Amino acid sequence: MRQEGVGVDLETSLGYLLKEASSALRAAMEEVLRPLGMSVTHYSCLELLAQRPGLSNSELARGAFVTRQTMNVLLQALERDGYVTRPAEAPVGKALPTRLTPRGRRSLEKASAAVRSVEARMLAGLNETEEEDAFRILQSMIHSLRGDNEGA
Amino acid sequence: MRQEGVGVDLETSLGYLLKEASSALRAAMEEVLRPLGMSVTHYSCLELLAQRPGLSNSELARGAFVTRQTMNVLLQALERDGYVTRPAEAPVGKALPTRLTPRGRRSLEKASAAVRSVEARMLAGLNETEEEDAFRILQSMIHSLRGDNEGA
DNA sequence: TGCCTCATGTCAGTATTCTGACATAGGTTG
DNA sequence: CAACCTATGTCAGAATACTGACATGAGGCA
Repeated sequence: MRQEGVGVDLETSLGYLLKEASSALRAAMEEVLRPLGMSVTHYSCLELLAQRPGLSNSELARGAFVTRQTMNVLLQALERDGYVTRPAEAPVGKALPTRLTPRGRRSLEKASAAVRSVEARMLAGLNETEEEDAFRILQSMIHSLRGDNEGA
Repeated sequence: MRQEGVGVDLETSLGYLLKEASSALRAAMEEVLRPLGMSVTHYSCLELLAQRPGLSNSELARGAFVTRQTMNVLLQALERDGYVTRPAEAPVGKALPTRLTPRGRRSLEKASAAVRSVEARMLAGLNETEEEDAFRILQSMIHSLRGDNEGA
């Protein structure tokens, strides 16, 4: 009923704001991907493969921020439906290099365009300097959170 | 096996970076909350209630970025375990104002401290100006994504 | 060479979240 | 007043992601 515009302290938390922004981005992506019958993870996998052909299941999982088990389930479905291919035998080790099929590439095209338009909308209110600031600041946050701060 | 430092284009995408940062934050939060037997959504719910007592199930859901069905499941568990209380009858409409119990408040204390330390670590590499920039930029992104851009 | 550690792919079970649906309360509008 | 419309709480089922576990291949090291 109420719109709750009070805002106590969560409104000043950058962590909360980060979660809010990420949630808004995900919702916007789902909205444009749904008509294409594609989920966000589904799209992420295809986009990763387009830009870095031959990624293994585990590498795809890390790139899409899911576990390798989750990515494995998705890859099996994508393989079954003819969007990607994996060799039956690993050329080295156990890692199976995955590649997009023409069908996968075609399917990605529309999705990629839709997602890029979402990203463009997200950045609509920012100038170049702000985009650069955002890039640098987000990278710093990631760095700090992961504990890569041993240099001095 | 490989560390994949090449980076093609995803490395320049602010959307991808936002997801990466949010994922890192969530992972860091899970890491410190796990020893306390608390999930991120669990913590979010308690923190919301501490700062805005009397929020309804639907309001909590919006604040924690989940559906009201998901929050309902969580609230029933929290109520069963004595962390929150809800009146049996709605004072007005159907909304049931939820409040923390002393036990819930006590449980939140440690979790809140842990999460605040994570947030502090996240911001360690940033100065005040950068924090303000981040705040303003993230709010702009949220605003644009939600389509609140009808003013001129 | 043998052993140890790590990363990978995969299977199975569990947990979490979501979508769909329904009934009810309150405000709005004719 | 009556007919809507919106918001809410809740139940049920489906989708999604995760944890646990196991076997295998590669590289390091004694």
